[in-house]
Amino acid sequence: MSRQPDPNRRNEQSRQAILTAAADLCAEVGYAAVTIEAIAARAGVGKQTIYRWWPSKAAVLLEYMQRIREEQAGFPDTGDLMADLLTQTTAIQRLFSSDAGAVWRGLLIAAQSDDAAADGVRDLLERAIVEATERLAKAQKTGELREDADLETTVEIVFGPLYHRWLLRSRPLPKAYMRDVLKLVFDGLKPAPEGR
Amino acid sequence: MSRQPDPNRRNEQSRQAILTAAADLCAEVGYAAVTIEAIAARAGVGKQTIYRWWPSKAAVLLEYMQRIREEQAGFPDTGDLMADLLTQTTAIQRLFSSDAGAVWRGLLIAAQSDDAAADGVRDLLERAIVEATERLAKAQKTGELREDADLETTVEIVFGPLYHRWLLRSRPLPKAYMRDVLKLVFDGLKPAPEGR
Amino acid sequence: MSRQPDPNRRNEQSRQAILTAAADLCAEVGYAAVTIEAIAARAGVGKQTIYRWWPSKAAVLLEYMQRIREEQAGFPDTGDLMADLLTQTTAIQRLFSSDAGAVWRGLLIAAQSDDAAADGVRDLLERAIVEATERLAKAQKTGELREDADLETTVEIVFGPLYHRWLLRSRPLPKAYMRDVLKLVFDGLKPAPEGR
Amino acid sequence: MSRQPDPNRRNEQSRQAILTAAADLCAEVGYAAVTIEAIAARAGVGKQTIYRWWPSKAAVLLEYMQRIREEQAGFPDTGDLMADLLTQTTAIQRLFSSDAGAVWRGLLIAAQSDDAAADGVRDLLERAIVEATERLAKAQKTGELREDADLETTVEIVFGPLYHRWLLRSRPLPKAYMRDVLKLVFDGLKPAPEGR
DNA sequence: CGCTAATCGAGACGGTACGTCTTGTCTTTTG
DNA sequence: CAAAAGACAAGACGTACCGTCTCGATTAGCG
Repeated sequence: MSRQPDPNRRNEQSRQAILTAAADLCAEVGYAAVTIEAIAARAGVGKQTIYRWWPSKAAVLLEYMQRIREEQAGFPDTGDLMADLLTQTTAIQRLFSSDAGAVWRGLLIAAQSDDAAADGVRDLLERAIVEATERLAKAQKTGELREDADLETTVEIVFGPLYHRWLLRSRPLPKAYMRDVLKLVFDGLKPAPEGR
Repeated sequence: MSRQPDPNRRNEQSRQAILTAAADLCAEVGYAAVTIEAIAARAGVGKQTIYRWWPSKAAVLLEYMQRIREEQAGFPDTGDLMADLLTQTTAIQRLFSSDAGAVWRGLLIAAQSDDAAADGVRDLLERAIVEATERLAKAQKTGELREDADLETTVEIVFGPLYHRWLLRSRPLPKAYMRDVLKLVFDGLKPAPEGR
Repeated sequence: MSRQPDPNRRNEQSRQAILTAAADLCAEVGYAAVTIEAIAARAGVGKQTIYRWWPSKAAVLLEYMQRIREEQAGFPDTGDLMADLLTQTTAIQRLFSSDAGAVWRGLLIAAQSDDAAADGVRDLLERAIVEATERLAKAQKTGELREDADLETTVEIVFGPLYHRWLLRSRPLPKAYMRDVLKLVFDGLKPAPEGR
Repeated sequence: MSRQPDPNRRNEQSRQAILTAAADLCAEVGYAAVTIEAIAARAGVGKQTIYRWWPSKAAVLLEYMQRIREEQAGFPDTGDLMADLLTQTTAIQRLFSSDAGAVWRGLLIAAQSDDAAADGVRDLLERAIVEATERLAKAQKTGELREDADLETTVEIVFGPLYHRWLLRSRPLPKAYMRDVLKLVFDGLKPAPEGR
């Protein structure tokens, strides 16, 4: 049967060219304006070569994003939770403002209407969340994080504000934004008891 | 001159039919699948009647969303900050799962690539943020909120987790979600000092 | 219902531009190399405007050819059969070497695989054959043509050699070709009885 | 050097399978719908094996047609010209309605736009014409054909009507068609002089 | 009688055109 | 004169083949 192509015969150069072209275009013109034809043209590739290996432009960008993820180390662990959270959120903030940020933004859009894309996005998010929860679990043991904190909720308390600013563009996203968020979130919004 | 049409002669019935049709479609098939032609067909209206008064489908939905906003009261103020925050986030959570939620989701997508839509979205968000900051400012005066908390950051600490769950679909969004978030965020993530 | 478009709203300029572009392309690059996209591009027209009104490129060229036919007078009738046949075949020979000849050649090709085109071609041919048979019938009455000659066979004896040369390109097609054919065909291939 | 392949190493089975597959397809779906990919698939052969030995699908079919020709005897010669012409045209008529007829029809189409195919077609036609002219030349000597008849024109007077009916499908092609044509063409279209 | 070079089946590749779909504009007709 | 209806130019969609180009895996003939 020949309905699904043979991955062994796949041209690795074309694959790379397609992933790069797709990401570049995404950064230049925005996800909505990226077309398969434009990707093919820029990658110097036939349209069919894209359709042969990916079902949609979201799938191409998803693979690009997965590669980015793989290149990254996991969650930092120096023993200092606050410092590690800051390191990690800073890295994400840097990613948001790179080409990969445009790609990720596009994928989050695609995930709203494309179930396959949603699965891929969820998978990527999940890994990041799991890594974070593991780091937080360790912090609970070392007494850096309150024991009754639900870890997944905690993750969202940390990353939620970041995504809110970046995705909803409610305000500019300054360098030190997450430092302030983390400080506030760890100390709590309640005023200090008294003699503080 | 016929470049800009005369708003006085505008057919109010058509306007309503278009706004309703657009929102309904958005809820039924999702923002990406909504087309101007489908809106026109469902509203029993010519395409040109839409293009005459709105520049894009995002603009139509934006107007729908603005009307929804206008119908809503402002931020609740009972004197109990936690309770008011819970009331407000619960209302938003209810809105998210209504038709208007589908519309709002679509607008957030549109805002990623359409500058005009982004402005409208920002404007709507801004109003909500301002209302919230005002309530928070009052809470600082009454001692319910620590004085050194940056209010805009605080707003995002409260709403960020909610948007993260809803928009990124990282997990299901349970009824009591915001109760847990608020508790954790107010108490702070740090373990209680000692004899607590 | 809107499946079949309203001919009243049709843009006559586009129609003309399409017919002309198609015929020109046919003459320039040959029927096989004519594409709907090229016709649309040259006519300054969207592809859909062609597909809306014609099912195939053959149908476009068929309409072109029908217009050519309508512009032409019928079969000549001076009272001299041989002269009239020569006039008519000469006119056809001239048409063969014009742009319309390239179109007609293309239609004869299309008719080999496209039933609709075949019907159209048959219809055009039929009219020419009927005109010719009528002229021949009159000639039988005036004693210029043998009475026992089957008229349709006679038509093909006259036009068959011409199409053979032109379509099969067996040899060059000289100006005086049909004069020789007609002479031979009228006198008969048998040697003259004797003292002639 | 490997630019032109070595015919000695050629797989004769594949050659046969390709020729047969091409002809069968031509008969089944018509020349226009025959694709190299379909020929290869039906022949159980790689595309490259076709492209290695033939420049186009027309070339494949041309070879098929040449083989058919070679299997046929030459022009019949019983001493009775009319009978021989009828024998020969009947054989051709039979060929037209066989698979080879579909192939030949396809080649005549290909010849309209492909110069190489046109050469091959011309060559095949030429042989048939030469055979016919030789038979006619002999008939002139034996007094069965008028001496002043141009032989090539005569050939076309005989075969032109047949091709007209078959290729242009102006009418059905009955068994006895050529008998009528030959009778009329030999007697001449002019009425018999007088007391006949 | 094993080596080696070419042919083979298979199918991925860069392309072109297909016929369809949707977009936003323009045009015609109706109220 | 606005609105409905919908034709229009434009261009992306996903598919089918084109003719070229690798791949291993047989052959076939030379050494």
